[in-house]
Amino acid sequence: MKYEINKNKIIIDDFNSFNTTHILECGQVFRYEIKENGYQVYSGEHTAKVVNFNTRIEIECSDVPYFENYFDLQTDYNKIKKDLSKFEVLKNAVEYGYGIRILRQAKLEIIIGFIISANNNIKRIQGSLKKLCTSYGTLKKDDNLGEYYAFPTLAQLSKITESEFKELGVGYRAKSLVKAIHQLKSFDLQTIEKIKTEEAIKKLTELSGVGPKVADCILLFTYYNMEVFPVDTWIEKIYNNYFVEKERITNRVLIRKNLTDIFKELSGYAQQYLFYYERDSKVQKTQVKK
DNA sequence: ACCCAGGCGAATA
DNA sequence: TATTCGCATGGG
Repeated sequence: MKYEINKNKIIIDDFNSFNTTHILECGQVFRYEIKENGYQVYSGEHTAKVVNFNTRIEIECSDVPYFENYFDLQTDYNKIKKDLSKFEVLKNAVEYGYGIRILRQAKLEIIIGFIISANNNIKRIQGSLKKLCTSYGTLKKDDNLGEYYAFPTLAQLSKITESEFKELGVGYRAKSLVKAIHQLKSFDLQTIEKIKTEEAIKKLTELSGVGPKVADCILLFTYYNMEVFPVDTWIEKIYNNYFVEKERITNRVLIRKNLTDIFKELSGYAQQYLFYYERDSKVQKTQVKK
């Protein structure tokens, strides 16, 4: 995608392949806040403010290269959307979330975030993670954006007890978190990106609280692996609404196999457009009622 | 009061 | 090996 850099700002004028709401609210990222005329997003020890103007989008940040990578600005999403639209079943979803981009996020916070995500809802996950950062992360100062909290380092996470995790509202997942953090101290996160997808899933599911679905999310959202298809309650509904003609399927292993057989190396992208389409239209409906 | 939320791990058959 | 069950917590 075409974009310009001006000091501490990344400037984008292609509204068709960068929509901040689509990107941040499609379920891939938990650490962001809605601000006046934009969003502020946090990743690891970094932050950026994304502001919408009539003719352009400005990403204001101290570390420009970090957010060029984070927002996946080198990838051509028009090509991806064109390829995906060849699947009739995806047309509406791609049109609806036309400005989605898959973020290249920080490893540790994706692992922790998606362990918390199990049988949970996005609002509560976001609240728990925010509390985690303000309670245990380092206070940072950005010259232009002010003060904020970094995601805790592994060393900082290691000091958190099970009952302290429960105070963050993570419920029964506290035990898994403590164990997984201990495991991560001797876990090689680098080699994951060099091995085959099935091997990577096998390795990641050794972590406490990481099953097949969370492993898929980790591979998709921090390793940019598009061969995976995380199947949660939303995708299960979508599959039974749009992909089968007769009987419902509830076996998520089978659903995942069938979907990856269809979408192959585009699976991760397809999953995000579908998830956002289905969930956001539901969320919109329930918010209108208020 | 019930059901659901980006499921997982342990118990059971 | 395949299915079932319990689990913390808050919102609709």
